[in-house]
Amino acid sequence: MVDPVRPAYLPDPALDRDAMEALQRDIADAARFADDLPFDPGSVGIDPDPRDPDPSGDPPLVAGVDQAFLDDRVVSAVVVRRGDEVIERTYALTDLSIPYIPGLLAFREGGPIVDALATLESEPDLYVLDGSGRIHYQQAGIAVHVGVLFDAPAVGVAKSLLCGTPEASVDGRPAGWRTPIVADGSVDAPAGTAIGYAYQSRQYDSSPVINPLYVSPGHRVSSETTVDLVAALCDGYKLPEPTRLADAYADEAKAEVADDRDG
DNA sequence: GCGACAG
DNA sequence: ATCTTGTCGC
Repeated sequence: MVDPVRPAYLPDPALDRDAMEALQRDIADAARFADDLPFDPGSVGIDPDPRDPDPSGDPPLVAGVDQAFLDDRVVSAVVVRRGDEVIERTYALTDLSIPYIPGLLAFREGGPIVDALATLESEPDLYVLDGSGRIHYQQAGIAVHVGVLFDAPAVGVAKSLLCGTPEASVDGRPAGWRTPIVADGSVDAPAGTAIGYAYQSRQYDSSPVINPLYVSPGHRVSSETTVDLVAALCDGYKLPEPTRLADAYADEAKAEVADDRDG
């Protein structure tokens, strides 16, 4: 039901590195890093948005996407929620064709994600991907790639920083704290461009110190709204709920696949 | 040449 | 990502 709108951008793992990076530049050109959402950003969270105390209509459908690996195959899982209610879960089992290469993650995991989304019955209003979006050398991380491929709003949530520079030091910050990630020489964008945010979603009073999340736009959303969305989707844990649910479901599916392989 | 590098 | 025991704290 959910099919690529721009099949020319399907991540073909058979391309050579130069062709992959060329495709990423095209995808970055097609990406929109400005708000163009079919819903009120304040309506995704658990808590009602103070600016919109009486939201009309149903909350948007938010899809979390994550992978779990077994040998040379991957389980790509999707969990779709409306508000805090899970309305659909699905996954695909796909053969892996290339190894993980920093900067080219979408060519390893993109195909499996497309496979999983093809089995979806609902049509999510927002995709939350594991990994970078605009925080990427060609501004085309996996969240950008998937967002543009489906022409759907998407954000990337990474646990570590691929490239770019935090505007302020991220060490030991309190929960809720954020600072822009700005383009540096390694990023194909004017130096100083805000390509995402470091966001401290959770912190203890003492040790152990928790690292921030690195969030960035995928498609049809700005850096600022991306942090607001991720902040609203977090519920007491470091990772946003869509990611946690997709992660758990991927593990669950992986376990099922693993034991009907044995006995 | 050296260092850095999402999952 | 994945492989894993123990440990701290609410």
